[in-house]
Amino acid sequence: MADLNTISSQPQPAGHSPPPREPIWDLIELLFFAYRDFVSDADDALATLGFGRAHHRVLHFVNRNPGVKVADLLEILRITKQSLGRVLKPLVDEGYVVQREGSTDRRQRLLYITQAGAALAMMLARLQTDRISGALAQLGPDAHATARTFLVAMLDADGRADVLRIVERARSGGVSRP
Amino acid sequence: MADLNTISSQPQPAGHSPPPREPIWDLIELLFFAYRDFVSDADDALATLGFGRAHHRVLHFVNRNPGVKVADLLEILRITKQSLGRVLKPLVDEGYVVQREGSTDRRQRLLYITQAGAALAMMLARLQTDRISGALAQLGPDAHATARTFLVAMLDADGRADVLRIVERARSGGVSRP
DNA sequence: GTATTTAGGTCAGCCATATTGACATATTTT
DNA sequence: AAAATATGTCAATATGGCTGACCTAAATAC
Repeated sequence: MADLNTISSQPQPAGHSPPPREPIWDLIELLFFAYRDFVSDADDALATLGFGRAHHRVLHFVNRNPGVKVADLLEILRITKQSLGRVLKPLVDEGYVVQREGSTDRRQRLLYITQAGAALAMMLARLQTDRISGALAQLGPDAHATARTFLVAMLDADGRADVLRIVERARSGGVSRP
Repeated sequence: MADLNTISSQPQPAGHSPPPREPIWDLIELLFFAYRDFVSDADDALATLGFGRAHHRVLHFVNRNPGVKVADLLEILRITKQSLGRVLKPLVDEGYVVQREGSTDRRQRLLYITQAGAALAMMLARLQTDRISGALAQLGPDAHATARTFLVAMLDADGRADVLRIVERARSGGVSRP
């Protein structure tokens, strides 16, 4: 597998700002195909429950950020209140997410995952993790760090700090369970 | 950056089928955010022309596979004839793609990029390539090969050969120009 | 203590991109 | 001549976005 790789990026004449090189066609296409396959695992599992990709995203970030405010979720997902409402409602109605009044600010409807929601989110994360760890296994010893470095560098420079805060925050596990 | 990485995949007790490890939350989330930012470059550029992501995909694969058959494009993109028709028509009408009768099989409408189409496809590929090469620069010496290995390993095992054929085929540059 | 702002919800309508099923036409194959 | 193939198209539907408008309840400002 590793032998059909060094294709594009002909050696650049050193010391120049690189002249209009050839586009990196293979990675452009592979990003498309790989991402499509990556999300298809969860898509298929969710379809059997009548949910879609949008529900998955909400479920995921509520699971990773218990007690998240609606406004924060809108910012993370970069969607509108209306779009969130349409996918959040079924998740609440079917018992995957609950909303609780904020204790200091009672206008807020903080979002928490239920046990059923956590189980579903974990099942979907399993599918994605299996694929990712299979791919990491094809890389060297620092596979996880390398993949992370690459993906972080692919982010918009602007929003990079925000995204890293989200990815980090999710580790500490925001607020308590309801 | 490299020091907050080794989170998941605790050393497995050897000889077991791995017990339910923790999901790789950071890479799951980074794939979402990175892909969103990755496609946003082209999305924004296309929006000014009244095109969307679907048009981009058609434009890209016609550009990379001149003379491609409609049926092949449907297979590559995994969409239906109807969906293709809706995005292909504007591309033809506005002079980015042309259709020519197949020379051996006159039922076929082989798809070719025009000069304007090639220029647009190249401009979009530039945007994506700039982002990718910026990210590769954060990696070690075998950055391109490493990224490719990772992405190929992320593909469905089933379709992997097909995808690799597509990615390879695009290099040789299918048929002639119209 | 009223006025304004904020957090969230909701209604109505629109757009882009996908789907299915049915059918039509031209051409090739059997 | 009949059947299969390549492509196109009509109609209807689903999903997941969007905007604009408007509502309630609660917090904050004056």
